[in-house]
Amino acid sequence: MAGKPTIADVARAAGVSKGLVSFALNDRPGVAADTKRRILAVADELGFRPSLQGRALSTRLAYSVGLVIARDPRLVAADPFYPPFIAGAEQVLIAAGRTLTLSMLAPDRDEAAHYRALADDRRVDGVLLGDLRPDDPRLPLLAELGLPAVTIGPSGDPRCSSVVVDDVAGVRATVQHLADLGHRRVAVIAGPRTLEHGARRADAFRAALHERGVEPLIVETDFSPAAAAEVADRLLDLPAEHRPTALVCGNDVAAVAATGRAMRRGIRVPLDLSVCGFDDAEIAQWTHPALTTVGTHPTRWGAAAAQALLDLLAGGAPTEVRLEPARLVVRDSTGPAPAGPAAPGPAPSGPAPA
Amino acid sequence: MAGKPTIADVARAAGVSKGLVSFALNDRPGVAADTKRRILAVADELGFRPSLQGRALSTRLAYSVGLVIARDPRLVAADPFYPPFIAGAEQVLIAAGRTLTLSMLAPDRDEAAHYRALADDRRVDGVLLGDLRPDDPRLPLLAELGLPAVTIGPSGDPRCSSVVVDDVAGVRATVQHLADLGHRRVAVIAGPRTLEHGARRADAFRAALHERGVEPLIVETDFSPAAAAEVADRLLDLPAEHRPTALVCGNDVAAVAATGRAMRRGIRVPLDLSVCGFDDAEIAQWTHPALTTVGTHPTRWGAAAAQALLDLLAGGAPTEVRLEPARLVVRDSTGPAPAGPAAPGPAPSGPAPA
DNA sequence: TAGGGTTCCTAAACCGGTTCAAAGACGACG
DNA sequence: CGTCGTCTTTGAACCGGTTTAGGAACCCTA
Repeated sequence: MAGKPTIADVARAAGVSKGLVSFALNDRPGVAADTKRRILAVADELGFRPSLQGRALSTRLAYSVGLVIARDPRLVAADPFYPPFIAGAEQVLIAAGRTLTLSMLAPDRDEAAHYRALADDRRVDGVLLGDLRPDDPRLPLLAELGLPAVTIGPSGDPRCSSVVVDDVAGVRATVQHLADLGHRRVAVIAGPRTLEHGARRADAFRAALHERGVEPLIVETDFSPAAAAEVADRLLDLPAEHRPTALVCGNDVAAVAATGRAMRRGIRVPLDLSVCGFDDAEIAQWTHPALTTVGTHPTRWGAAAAQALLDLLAGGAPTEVRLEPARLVVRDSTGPAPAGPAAPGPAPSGPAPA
Repeated sequence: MAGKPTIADVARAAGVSKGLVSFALNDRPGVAADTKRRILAVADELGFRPSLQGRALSTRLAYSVGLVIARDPRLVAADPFYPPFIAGAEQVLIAAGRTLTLSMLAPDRDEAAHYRALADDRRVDGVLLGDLRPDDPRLPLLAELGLPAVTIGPSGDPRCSSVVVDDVAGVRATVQHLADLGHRRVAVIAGPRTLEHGARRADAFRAALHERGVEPLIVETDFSPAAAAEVADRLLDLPAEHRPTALVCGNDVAAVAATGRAMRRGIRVPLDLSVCGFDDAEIAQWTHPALTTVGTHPTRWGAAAAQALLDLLAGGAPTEVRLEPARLVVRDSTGPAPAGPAAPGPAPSGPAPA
């Protein structure tokens, strides 16, 4: 017995057949109690660990789950969401003896072929689906391939579980916060509508702003800081009476970029312009001014998604797991709306400029 | 033949034995040319794809490689290095029919056990090793486990390949840049010496500063923005004649944090204080002021590391792959050293303050 | 035409588990 | 005492590849 002990070694040492050892190890009925005890003792003594590969071949299981991030790597790099998400998912998966198989798929690569290969090769038993799109074509594909899936965000598909955070709550809180500060021209530099959460948040902003009687000015971008900077420039070029007094960005890095453009023109944040981010990334608390943003818990999100997938793999029915709603974190990048040049209503209190 | 065709199906259809089909598909000698052609044709027609699991069982190969990130998830979240690194590695691996198995290991988790499990379960054929430490205990462990490894950064171990970027060049360029701007008190907010690149860069800074006659003031931190902020505060509390005129930070997020603390006290960057980052993360070009930093190419780094591992797996000898040296990217966060209160030498040119 | 070497191919073992049909042991019951 | 049912266990097939020992057919040479 040079290498690691196999199930046959255990069987021989315990004086029983391979099959019985397998039954005993897998807690299946029909094994006499003290036989089972003996087998387990022998297995333990020999330091037996079943071979994943042998088991995989007969069970047709991979004991691994996939995470497919379908986005340009450069955008992923600027997005602090995934690392903690992955950390959370990992923690749960490792405890369950599973590993995480990661795929970062540039958008120009053939998605369908990739999923198909993943399924055909039985590399994963299920997948965590990020960057969900409206009517995502991956959902029917995965169903066809027989791969259980958990979506990050609401899918509307009864075949897969999803883990959702009510970020509408965060959106409404943001709008309320800005409205309370007197802002009446608020621009939203939103993510692309081709992303489910991009569209959902944009709609939520539109509704919340409208509800407060603020004219919604929503610009769709690709979530990149470059796009945010460019849009910010364009908005700040507007004549003073049309220029927004607050900018709400789709993520924190975009907010940093927008703030940067404003400061470059001498526009002070938050004195002349308020800026909000989204995600509550680590960086948000360290910029100057520290960023007002909407926070979720990517780590918990990852853990919940992994758990939901494990439940699904164990034969559970698809569910929708709701995490705690996104929370507005007020920091220093938002302040009272500046008195506009022709702004109606009372002038700001305090001494007038000399 | 309900499911996918197996090698036995191909053998039957081609009228030969399983073994011969295996030989033909794997380009092994001893198969008559036209028999081989026929077998391949039949396999193609049937849409045969060998089962990974069957193959894995007999070859004892996983056709997957591991990436183990040994760091607190929160620190990984703030570090924009890994996502593009992973993207680069993935691209190469997928082309070679391998997948990436990711492990994010919180530092409190039992590392050795994790690697051992990875090896025992044959989940991976080799690993990419990040966050290298001096005399890293993982190197002998992996050697014992028989897992080929490629280190990110120099390992000094002849058993594994490594992919290195000469960031000393970037360090020297940074010091020269600051020295040219007249800085004589430069503080380095370095990463921990428990990380190989932390120690290496700190040493390089010490040497380069010393060489230029600048007193090296090197503070070791854990790379986190929080630590950078705290150290920055402490340094800026120093009496003016000891206060550094330039801060060099271990990464870009730390630099943003340090800049934030300075600005909070009304210290203008770069007028009163110059700040440098490291990594050239996406965010560096969008902050205000845009960050002077040292850039590498994480994507290429990832691709090179993956390729080096594939070479190792194919039986090649361990090598050290050198990528292009880190490059200083000068932006707006560095400027001429302010004239000190008791600074010797000529006063700055230009009109004196009114 | 026997002997020796190639070339091409087959059959079976092997990797390490799981699963299932069937057989053996045993006690209870009529 | 024979029969039936339950509990426990065995042996073999199976998952889908790779690998190896050996056999058949062929050519070349003496």
